[in-house]
Amino acid sequence: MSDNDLPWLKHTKLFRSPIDGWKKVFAHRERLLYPKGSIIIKQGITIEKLLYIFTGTVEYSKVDEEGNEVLIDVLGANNLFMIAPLFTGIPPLGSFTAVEDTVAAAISIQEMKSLMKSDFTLTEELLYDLSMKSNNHISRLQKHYTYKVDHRIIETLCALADQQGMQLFINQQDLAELADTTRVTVSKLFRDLKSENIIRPIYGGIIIQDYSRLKNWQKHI
DNA sequence: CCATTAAACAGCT
DNA sequence: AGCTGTTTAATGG
Repeated sequence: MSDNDLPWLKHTKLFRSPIDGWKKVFAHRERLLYPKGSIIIKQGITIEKLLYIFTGTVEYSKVDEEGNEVLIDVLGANNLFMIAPLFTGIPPLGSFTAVEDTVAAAISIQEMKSLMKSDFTLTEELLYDLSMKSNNHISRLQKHYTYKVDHRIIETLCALADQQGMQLFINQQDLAELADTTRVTVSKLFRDLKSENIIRPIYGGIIIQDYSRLKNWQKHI
């Protein structure tokens, strides 16, 4: 697989949980390098290790019934992944792919469990992280299958704003990919939102002027 | 009617 | 020069 097979690359990474305890656990582990474009775990494979990302970016995506690739999550530095499949023994919904050169480390399920027994902070962190990720993944997939496109874009904007504040440095291309649509559609929606002074688009970013009206925005008022 | 794709174009860095 | 935002036209659900 060449680099050209992965053209979109620069997704914004959502939701970073505090996992300082785990960061220490992994600090001195053997570093594993996953080159850009490599598949870390394929859809449907049973999971045996918990992985932690030092640097790089990993995309979690699944192939749906029609053969389209659906992006579930984008994970950056200081992220754990494969938590749920490790606990349940159920293979992950999708595949994990390194979209940049990624440095990671892994520990076995046995070690994970004994660490959690001896240090409740680790249990707490993992529980929090798992909850955030599950919610995020479910809402993403649900959005993809049921929400209308304007709603998906606005929900994505609000999620970003919750995380990063009212000045977002994300271009329309990346926002469109996060919301599973195109930059043409984003541009059209922005024209309406702009005319009502709900948002102010800037080059390569968006300023949200009225969060509550954005959240409740409906077409044709 | 609505969203996507493709293409062309202008504006920005 | 490459990236970004906007518009238009064609296509298909």
